[in-house]
Amino acid sequence: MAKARRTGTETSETRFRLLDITERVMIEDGYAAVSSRRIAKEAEVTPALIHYYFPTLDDLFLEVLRRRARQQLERQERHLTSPQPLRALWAVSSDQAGTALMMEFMALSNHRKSIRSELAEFAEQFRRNQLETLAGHLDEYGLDPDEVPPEVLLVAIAGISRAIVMEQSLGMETGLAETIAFVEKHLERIEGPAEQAPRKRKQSA
Amino acid sequence: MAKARRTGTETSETRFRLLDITERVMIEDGYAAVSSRRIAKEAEVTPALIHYYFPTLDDLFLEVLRRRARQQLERQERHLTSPQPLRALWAVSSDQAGTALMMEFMALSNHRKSIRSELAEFAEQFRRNQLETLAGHLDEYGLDPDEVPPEVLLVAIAGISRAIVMEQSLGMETGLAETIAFVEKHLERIEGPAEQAPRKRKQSA
DNA sequence: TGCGATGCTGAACAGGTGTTTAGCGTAGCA
DNA sequence: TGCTACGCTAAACACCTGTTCAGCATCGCA
Repeated sequence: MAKARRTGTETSETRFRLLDITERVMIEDGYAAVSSRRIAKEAEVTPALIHYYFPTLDDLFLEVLRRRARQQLERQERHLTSPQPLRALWAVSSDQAGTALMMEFMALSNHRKSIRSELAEFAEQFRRNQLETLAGHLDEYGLDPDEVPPEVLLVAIAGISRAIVMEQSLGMETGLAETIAFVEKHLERIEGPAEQAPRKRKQSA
Repeated sequence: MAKARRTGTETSETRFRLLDITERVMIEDGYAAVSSRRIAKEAEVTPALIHYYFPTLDDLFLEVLRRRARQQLERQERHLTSPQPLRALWAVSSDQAGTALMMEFMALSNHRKSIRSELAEFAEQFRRNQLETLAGHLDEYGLDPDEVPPEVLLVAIAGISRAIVMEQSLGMETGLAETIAFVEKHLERIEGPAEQAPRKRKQSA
């Protein structure tokens, strides 16, 4: 009888705070900066409490990933049903913090199997969601799927936006403005002019 | 008079081995797995020797980065003067191990300032090199720089190839084959059919 | 009023970390 | 033959790591 160690409630406010803090630390200082002691200190609790809610650090990382993925999936769902789904997609994948977090999980998944499989699954789900929506708009967009398959458009948007965000965060310049202008021009060609001013991101300070 | 601590010769064979091992560990287990003890163990020497050649771990990381960047710059230089520079560029940026290492340095640069600036500088140098070559081929390629500026082509190739490599390493599938086919088709349109069979990568086993 | 569930901590175990210092052995030049 | 330069190590300092476990408060329900 392996009587399992006691574990905190899923609805606990503290648990939520710990997830928030972990996310922030990952974005600011990278996944390697996440330790029971560091998170405990920032939350002003003891390291033991971290393990009360998340038996191992892997559980903590996984929960951060799952929560974020659920949020982003919902957000994407909303955007995909907007009148300009491609623009919405472009805006979402150009999100600085989101990309930084994604990159950390990518790096983490390099040597944590549990995270790799979870990350891969979510990523596939995102992509398939996008594909479904985009397929329904092909006629309206006047896109010939033999010339530019919708899958290609999605991989390109994901890759190019990630490249821009990463290079910007490095402080690079060459080619970024031109690429953004290029994408904007083609978004305009496909979906027409932007229908609403792009919203400011929360906490961009 | 800060009489500097004694340091190993730059030409030492052991030093070279240490750099090789560090590179491999970074690719296999991520940068967080690099420690004086781990590298020492793999090289069958003592941790003190790591610090004999590289006073701090930052020095070790920086030297790995510099050596790799120099190699890649030379390699790129050779490829850029080949008859099909775009194809060569595509092949180089699709290199699995190279991309993995690059991603590790990206993540590292998140919280090591010295590495960030070095990485940014090298990346800019790569990009400018490419741009110079590409600009000379525009006429020959029949590319209208007002429609597809060469900078955009470079950012796109970098971003898309990185996306493909990363998604493949995650085990994703949706859209990858289509995107590769798409790129191949357009490379053919621009540079004509591949002039030589793509070479197998060394040590892909 | 009692009792069980929940939130949380103090203290410890068994490691791992970066880094320094003194010093040993040897190979090559004077 | 002496001496310097180089490759390398043993041992230690001070600290950070994941994780466990017994146990203290407190709060809501019976």
